[in-house]
Amino acid sequence: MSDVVKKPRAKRGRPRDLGARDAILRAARSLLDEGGPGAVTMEAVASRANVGKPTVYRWWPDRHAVVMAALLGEAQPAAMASAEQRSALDELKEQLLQVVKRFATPTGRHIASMLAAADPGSELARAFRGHFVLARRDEGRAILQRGIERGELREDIDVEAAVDQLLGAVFLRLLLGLAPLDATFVEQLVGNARLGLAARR
Amino acid sequence: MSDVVKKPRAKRGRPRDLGARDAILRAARSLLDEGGPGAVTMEAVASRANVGKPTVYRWWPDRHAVVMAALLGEAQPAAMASAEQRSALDELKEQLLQVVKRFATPTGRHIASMLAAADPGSELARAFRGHFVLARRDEGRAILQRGIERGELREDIDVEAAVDQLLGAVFLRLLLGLAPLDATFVEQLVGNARLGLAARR
Amino acid sequence: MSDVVKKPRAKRGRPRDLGARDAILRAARSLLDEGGPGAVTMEAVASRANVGKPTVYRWWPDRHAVVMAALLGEAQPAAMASAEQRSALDELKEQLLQVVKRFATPTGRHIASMLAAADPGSELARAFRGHFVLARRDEGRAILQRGIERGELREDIDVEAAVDQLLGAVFLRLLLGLAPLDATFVEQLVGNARLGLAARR
Amino acid sequence: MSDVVKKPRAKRGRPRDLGARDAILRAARSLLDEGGPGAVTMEAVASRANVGKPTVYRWWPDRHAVVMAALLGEAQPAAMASAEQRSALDELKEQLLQVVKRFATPTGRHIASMLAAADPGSELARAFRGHFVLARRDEGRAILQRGIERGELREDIDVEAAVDQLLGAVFLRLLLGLAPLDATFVEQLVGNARLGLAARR
DNA sequence: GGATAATCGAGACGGTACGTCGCGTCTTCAT
DNA sequence: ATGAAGACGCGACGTACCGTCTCGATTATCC
Repeated sequence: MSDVVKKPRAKRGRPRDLGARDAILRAARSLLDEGGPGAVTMEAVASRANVGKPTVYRWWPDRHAVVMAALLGEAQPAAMASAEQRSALDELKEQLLQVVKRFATPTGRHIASMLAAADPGSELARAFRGHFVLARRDEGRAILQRGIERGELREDIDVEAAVDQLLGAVFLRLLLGLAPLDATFVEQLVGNARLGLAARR
Repeated sequence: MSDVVKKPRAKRGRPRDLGARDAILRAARSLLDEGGPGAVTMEAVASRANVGKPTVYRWWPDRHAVVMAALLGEAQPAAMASAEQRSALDELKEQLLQVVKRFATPTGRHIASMLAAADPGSELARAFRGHFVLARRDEGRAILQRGIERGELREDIDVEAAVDQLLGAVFLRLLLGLAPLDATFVEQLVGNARLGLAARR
Repeated sequence: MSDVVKKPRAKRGRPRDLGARDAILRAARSLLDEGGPGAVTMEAVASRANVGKPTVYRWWPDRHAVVMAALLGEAQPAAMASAEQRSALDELKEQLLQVVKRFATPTGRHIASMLAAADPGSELARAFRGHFVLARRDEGRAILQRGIERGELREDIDVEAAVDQLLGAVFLRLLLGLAPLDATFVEQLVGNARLGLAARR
Repeated sequence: MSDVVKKPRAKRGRPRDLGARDAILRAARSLLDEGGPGAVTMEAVASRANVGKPTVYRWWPDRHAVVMAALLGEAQPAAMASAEQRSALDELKEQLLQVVKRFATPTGRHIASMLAAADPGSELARAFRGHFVLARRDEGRAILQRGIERGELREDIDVEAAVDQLLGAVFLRLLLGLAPLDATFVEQLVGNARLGLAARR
């Protein structure tokens, strides 16, 4: 979303047209909706945005980046009702529901595709992962941390791994595309996580 | 008599050459190793396999399918030491280690890419998922089931979700490509899963 | 057997199926009519004739030859009313009319195409030329010869060239495909040829 | 003002590269010389011209058209010594010699092949015929016309047919590829044409 | 009459070229 | 200097036929 648009100097010549940037993203988004990531070709984007191909390349380095940028733009901040007086596990449930709602859509699958397809080292891929996954991980980590501090959760849980277990389950089902991805599933996840698998003596 | 017994093999014409099929897969595999899925072009495959392009298309409908088939062929059954006298959680650890070992490689990432990129409805995609993920899920489910029967694990855990939580965490890190994916991680996962997150009163 | 004098072709094995040969030619002919020489592909011919491709190659060495053979088969001997009591020039007219009638058709153009496209040295090309052009030339030469002998025509005309002038004009118009190719044209040709171009003193 | 003025040249975008066009034609020409029309494949042309295949298709619609264009480019105007004080028949001889010289070469046969093979209705085929045959016909017609006006030739000859008789004979021998195609032949043609076939009383 | 052998329909094979599509770059003219 | 337009070199796509080969199943003639 917030790209690094450096504007330190008064530029000479015609300034870049931010309207073109928007038109490109809108075009890419509509193509995404209509035909998935494969339909977002540079030529289709440029044509639909009434923009020259070099203009697209002026903003993003390649096809991949445009798709990612289009998907990034679709991200709503997810609100996070943030009633922090609730229990940590309720907050987790709330967060996972948001995630599930966000990803149980065609767009969600596209995001997963891009996550899997992107060169893991690239700048935009980093931003993409950060936006869609790491941010969620950070939220989850914060929730767990608070739970530990409030004594609701065990002190010696591995927070990183715990978050991955919850988010990972959602992404796995998203990738597989067959098992249900809904509120019930969230309940099961949190239920399992809360009590653990081991029998009590 | 019933003359419609089942005659899938009309068996006319020159039989398909399994040698060509193998050569194609070998070529695709070597290209995969050298340059990733993007390097597996039909022309490169055909040329390296000393095979005509139409022959490749006779066996698989498109580029994607060839890559999947090549990856499918690389799957070793992983042995699964199957000392079933051990505890369910030890078995889980063992299984996850196998999975981690299998996927914490370039090939592993390629598999994840294909999982994410494939049309979820296609035949080969189904086989692909079945081979690489569903099979693991079934193994995990079986382990948990045995644990429950032996009284090691709680009776009311949601087995499906539990397996997804373990495998999902691994796949998530694989997709993200940054957090470590190793034996320590497996320990953390199983540790979290065993005791649960909730504090004991 | 009593009539076994010498059987140089002691045929063993299954004899060639003349029915297949006919079916192939019929198929090639119908394809020719429907789509021109370009439509006569080996696969289409074999399929339409219910014949294996190797069977086609057993009779003709390549695609070209099949087309030629199909066209050869369409040649009717043209009857040549052969009322030889008429004047040489009338006979010429008659012959040219036959030629025009024969070639002023799609098939006629196909024949011209093959004449132009064929490797001039090949066996079948020779037969093809012989059949469609040289035979006409021989007829024309015979007519002129008779005319000379009967005193109707000048003695010192170059017979070969004269025939080529008449037939060539027809083929030229056939190739060009625009100037009319009909009885009037034949009249003009013979008229020009009869009197010559030079003015009489 | 009338805004529908006629704007065939919108003149936007990068202009077509005439250098590429030339390189393509040069490549096609060299391939023609080396291997005949069959060797002029789009891929060979593009590769030899250091040009992308789509660029070739931007200029010509298919393989056929490229071959024709290459042949068209080879046509030298033939000078036509234009000593118009000579007799019409001498001029005819001169012209036919030029034609013979032009076509009694491998390139000449290629031209004939293309003439015979081309779709007679297509734009390029029209140009091709115009260039190689109709232009010659027009020249011949002009010569005959002058001859008539000067009283050298009969007034009532059919000029069109007469020209076709001369040119047609040349093309016929070219197609047949066996009878000689040389100055002697030209002499015979003009000789026959001059005096006519009919005996003088 | 049983072996032998050439031919049959069928169709896969290694190839070559087709004509198309998309990539990312370059070049022009107009703002 | 940007912007749109669009041609460019490149390379892969998936298809169509080429002419050859390999099957199992027929049909003859020869032993």
